[in-house]
Amino acid sequence: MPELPEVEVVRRGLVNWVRGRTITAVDVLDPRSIRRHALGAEDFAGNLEGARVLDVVRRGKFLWLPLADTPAEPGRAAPAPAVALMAHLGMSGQLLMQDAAVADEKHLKIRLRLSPAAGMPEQLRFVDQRIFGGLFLTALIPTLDGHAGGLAETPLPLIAEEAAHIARDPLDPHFSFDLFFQRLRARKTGLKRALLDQALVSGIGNIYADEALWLAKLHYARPTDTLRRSEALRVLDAARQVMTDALAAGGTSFDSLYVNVNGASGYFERSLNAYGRAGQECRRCAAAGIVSVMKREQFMNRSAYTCPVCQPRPRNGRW
DNA sequence: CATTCGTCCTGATAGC
DNA sequence: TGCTATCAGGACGAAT
Repeated sequence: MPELPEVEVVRRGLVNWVRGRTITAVDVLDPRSIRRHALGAEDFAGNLEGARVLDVVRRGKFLWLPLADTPAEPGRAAPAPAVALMAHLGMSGQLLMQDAAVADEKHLKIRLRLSPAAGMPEQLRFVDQRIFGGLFLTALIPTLDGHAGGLAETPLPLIAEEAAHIARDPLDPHFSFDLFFQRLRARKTGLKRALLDQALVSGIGNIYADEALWLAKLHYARPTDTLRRSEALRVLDAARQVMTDALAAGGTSFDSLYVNVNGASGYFERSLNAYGRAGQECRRCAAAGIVSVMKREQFMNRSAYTCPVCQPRPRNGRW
């Protein structure tokens, strides 16, 4: 279940292996993994073969590789990239660097062969058990505000068209809290729904939403149009905190040959304070000498974990 | 227009 | 043992 920190771990790992290399061949082993590429597998492969990878860029949970269709020419400025290979990991997607000798993974969906590079694996593989993720090609278009479209080694004021509709994420230096708060207040919905809405703030999934709400001592159903500025700032800072902590913990294996979403990064269950802790004590309450048991509720066809004491459900006219 | 809901998927696990 | 039911959830298009 990769959320922003896991995708960023992949980005940082991947960029060292693929930047500057040319895609020499593409195998689409399961067309369902490119279903967002409307023109089909032949078009997908045909456009990728011969393209050079310029960078790896991320906004929220979207990751893309800007491409150049010409070889690098010494002494000449590279033209601005116009197309990118987009990746979304969905629920179970992985991007793995592998040597050709390594047997295909059980759920290998797409294989990219790369131009040889000393000491580097030849293949970039997309492995995805549940097929919620996928790869596809997308145009790169200018950002509205002229700032970088996402986090990159060489930031450009371009955004993958298919990611242009999502908001900046809380770790983006150009994220605007004022804009976020203004749009949050204008909504007629609950706080967790809003946090999960990638068009309002990107990168937050079910796990970090619960963690951020717990840290901020706010209930998931709190009506967004009643939030004070200080409360909105609290939950946003909490989201930054939990994601930064996860990133720091997941960043220890960047030098591994194996860029593995679920293995090399992933969640650190011992550090989770809310998600998956139904029936266990609330750590914050316990530290204060209060007995409180974390509970799980059905929410949006998934789960919401809260402490009934320090995250009380809002009641009409009183919060 | 804004918001919410149903759908896509597979494998681990629980229950009979 | 072997079957079926349930659950997990990101993002998008349909429905409200």
